[in-house]
Amino acid sequence: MKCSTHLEDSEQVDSLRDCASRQVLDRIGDAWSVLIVTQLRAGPLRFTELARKMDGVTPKMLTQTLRGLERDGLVTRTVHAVVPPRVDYELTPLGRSLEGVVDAITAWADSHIGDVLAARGSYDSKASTAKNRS
Amino acid sequence: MKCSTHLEDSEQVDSLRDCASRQVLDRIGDAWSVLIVTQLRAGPLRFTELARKMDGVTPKMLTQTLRGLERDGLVTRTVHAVVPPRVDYELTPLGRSLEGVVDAITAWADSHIGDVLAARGSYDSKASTAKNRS
DNA sequence: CCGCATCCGATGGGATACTG
DNA sequence: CAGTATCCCATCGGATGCGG
Repeated sequence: MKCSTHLEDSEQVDSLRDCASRQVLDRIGDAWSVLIVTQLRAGPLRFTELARKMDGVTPKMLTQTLRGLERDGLVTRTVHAVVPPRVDYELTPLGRSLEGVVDAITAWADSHIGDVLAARGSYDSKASTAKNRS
Repeated sequence: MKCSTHLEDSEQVDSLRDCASRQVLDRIGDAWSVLIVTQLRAGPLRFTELARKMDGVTPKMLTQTLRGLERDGLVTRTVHAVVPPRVDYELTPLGRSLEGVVDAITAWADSHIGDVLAARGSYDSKASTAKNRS
């Protein structure tokens, strides 16, 4: 899964597909990207507004994640030359195109998280009884 | 974003939704889960078959990821009492229900990875020229 | 207000070697 | 074959303090 930048071998298309998925997951798979995209769907927000809406995020991570999203063309960063400084973050069209993916994840999560939690509990209880047996 | 196991306050439903998304992303957001699910769509595979199909994965990570997927009820692990040992991994119905999400991610990745890469390149070149200017 | 710089502990994950 | 155990390093991310 080397993720070369260019492949002419058509047999490796499957690997390339996986590779693209991997890159996307590297972007949205982290803790905050999806949350930020979700928050920005309603419209642009400034730094502190985002921070307040996402309880638990540190300024460092917020900055870091926003820079990543900006670098990948998913959000724009607009600095207003006023005092006090004001910086707005907004979804780009590309970022907005991610909404379908976010919705798919959210929808699956909402409808199946119960099953996952149940399976997890069952698995853990079996594991603990097995351990007590030893 | 405390992810309490139970919420009666309807105003926190949004947080719960985010929370469910987070938990799902914690599961499929890692490097290998999506790859494994993709490989298992065609049918059950044994450990070494999976390892061979996913170039670069270490036994440790493969085991770890498979255990996580099994714990969450997404795959089954079947041990055949034969020599040499044979263990088959297979998607559960719950795991198969993830295919829609995987497809959404893959589809978005395939159609937009070019844009992301272009944005990234543009961002990086601007950053480097800005640095050279100083 | 919006960050960036630095330090530092926790964690993740690769390489390697070994077992039932 | 199908893992487990150990070491070790890179990265992540929190805390703090400073700058524009």
